[in-house]
Amino acid sequence: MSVTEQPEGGPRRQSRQRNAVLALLDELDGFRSAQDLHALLRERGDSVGLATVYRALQALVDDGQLDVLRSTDGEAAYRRCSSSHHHHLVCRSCGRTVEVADPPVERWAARIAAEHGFVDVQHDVEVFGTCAACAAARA
Amino acid sequence: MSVTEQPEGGPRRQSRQRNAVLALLDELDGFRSAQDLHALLRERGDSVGLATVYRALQALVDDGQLDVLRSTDGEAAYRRCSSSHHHHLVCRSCGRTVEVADPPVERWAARIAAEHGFVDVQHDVEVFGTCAACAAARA
DNA sequence: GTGCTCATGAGAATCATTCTCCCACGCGGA
DNA sequence: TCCGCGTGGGAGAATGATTCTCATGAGCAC
Ligand SMILES: [Mn+2]
Ligand SMILES: [Mn+2]
Ligand SMILES: [Zn+2]
Ligand SMILES: [Zn+2]
Repeated sequence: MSVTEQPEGGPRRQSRQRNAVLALLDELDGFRSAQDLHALLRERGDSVGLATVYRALQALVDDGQLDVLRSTDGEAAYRRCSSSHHHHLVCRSCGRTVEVADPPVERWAARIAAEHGFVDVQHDVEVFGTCAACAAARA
Repeated sequence: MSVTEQPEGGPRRQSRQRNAVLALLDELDGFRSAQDLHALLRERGDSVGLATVYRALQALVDDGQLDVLRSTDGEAAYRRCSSSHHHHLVCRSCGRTVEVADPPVERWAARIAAEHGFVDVQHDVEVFGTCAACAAARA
C-alpha cells in the first residue's frame, strides 16, 4: 500500500537474507508472524535485519508465493502456500495448517454474490479448530 | 485481550458517550473504524474521547452487539449486526453490507473440518465485491 | 574489475490501539 | 434530595507492529 512496488516483474536480485527467509518458511508448517520469523532467523545464526524480513515477506506476497492471515490481535502471519486458489483449516493449538481447495465453497460464494447483484467478487474463508493430534493430547 | 474485562454481565452504567457511539453505528450501514467513528462524532458535536470510543466498541463487541472485521491494513472496523450467526457481503466501493445467513456454508465448514479430524471448529467467511449500484454508477 | 542499482540495516517515524491516572458523574441507598 | 461508592471518561503517554530514511554494502551486467 505504501511500500514502493516493483513496477515490473523484473528479475529480483539474489541475496542471502531473502533466501534465508524463504528457506525458513519452507521448513515451517503453520502461519508465522514477521517478528517470529525474525527471531527464529536470529536464533539460528542467519541473522537478518527486521526491516529486511518485512521487505522479503512483502515481495514474496506480491509474487504470490506466500499467503497472509491477519490474526485478531492485528498481527500479520505468513505461510508458504501453493499458488492455486485455496483456503485454510488451521489448528488453534499447534498451528498445523491444511490447505483446502473445494469447489462447493467457491460456488457458494459466487451464488451469494450473484443473488445480491454483486460483481467482481472475492472471498476470504478460514476455518479454525483443534486438530486430531492436539485433541488427543489434551484428553 | 489485555483490556480489563467486566467479570460479570452486571448492568452497565448509562452514559452520553456510549449512547452516542451506539446511535451512530445504528445510522451507518457499513463497517467503520474506531478512528472514523471518533471523527464522525466530533464533527456532529457529540464529541467523545478516542479512548472512550475504543472502550465503548470493545464493550459492545463483548456484548455481541457488534461485529468486527480486520481489513488488510490491520485496522479494525465495526458494524451493528444481528446477534445470530451470519457472514457478510461487503461492497468494496461504498461499504454497503449485506448479512448472509446460509446453511450450505455452515455445512461446508463442518464437513471440511470433520474430514480432517478437526474439532471445536469455527469459521470466518467474508465476501467482497462491487454492489449493483456502484457497478451501474461506474459504467 | 568497475560501475550502476538495488538491497540491507539501524534507528527514527508512523499509526492504531491500549494504558495510566486522576477527575466526573451515574446510581443506589439514606 | 443528598452522599458516597465505584465505574466511566478524558488527555496524553506508552506500546508494538510496520514502514520509512538514508548511508553503506553487495549482486550482476559489461
Ligand atoms: Mn475460495
Ligand atoms: Mn458461518
Ligand atoms: Zn494441532
Ligand atoms: Zn457499493
